[in-house]
Amino acid sequence: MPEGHTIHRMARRQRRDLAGRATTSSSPQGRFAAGAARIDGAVLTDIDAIGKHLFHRFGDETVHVHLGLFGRFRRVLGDDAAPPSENTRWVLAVDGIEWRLSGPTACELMDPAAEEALRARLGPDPLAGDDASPFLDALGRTRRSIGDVLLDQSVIAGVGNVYRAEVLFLAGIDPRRPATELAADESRAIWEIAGSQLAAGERAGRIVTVEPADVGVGRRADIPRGERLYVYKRDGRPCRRCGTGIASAESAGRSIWWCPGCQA
DNA sequence: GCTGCATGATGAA
DNA sequence: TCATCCTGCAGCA
Repeated sequence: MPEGHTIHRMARRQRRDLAGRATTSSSPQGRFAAGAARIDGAVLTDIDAIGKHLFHRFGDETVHVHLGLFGRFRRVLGDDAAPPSENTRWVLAVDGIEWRLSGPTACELMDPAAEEALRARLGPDPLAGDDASPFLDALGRTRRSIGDVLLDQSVIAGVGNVYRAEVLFLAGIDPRRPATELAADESRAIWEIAGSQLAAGERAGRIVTVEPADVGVGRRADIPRGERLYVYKRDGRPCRRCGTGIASAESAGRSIWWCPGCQA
């Protein structure tokens, strides 16, 4: 689930439910028990999203959450809902609404110095309206391929394995190309496309990169499930645009897919 | 019931 | 580059 679009969407929805209200916190699993006790009853002042990181503010206290590969925040309504599972790390609630967190890589109280250090190692986040220059500069300074670099959160924050593949398809760029060899307009296009795709994902609550016409429908809403992406996990299948078989390889320790026809 | 896999990141080697 | 952490679920027997 969680690339940057999910995180920003989560921040927005939680803000709507919880911001400005006195909240209760608990940790059914126990691993966040001490932290939850510190903020139990506190007013949630705000929530910030940066890349794939969430910062819940309770006055002077901040909870840092990173979902990792399979963390989830679930919204549960009603007082008669089933109790949270034993794996629930954190329950953040107001009357009638619970947000239940399970499986995160990080859920911890974080002091300002630690947060500053964390932010310092994140690249610009296109969803946060950040300036592109640090990203563009970083591309010129690395020996790595553009596919590798797009997963590096210190270069661009918020892009994950689905978006890196889909963005490079939409930009028509082979993921194996060295980042330094990209033309200025290609680098700029990657930034712009990443930003618009992440924003669309945040609005829709899911990743849909294909144009309706490429799967033979008229409206975005009619794109069938399973046909929402161009290349991600489609190795061997024909490109939706040119029919060439989708290729795959390892890049930065993860799989990546691309169309050898469209991304020559 | 078991296995394997997943839109992530880190620390050791 | 590898091992490790975190959980849920699809696909199998």
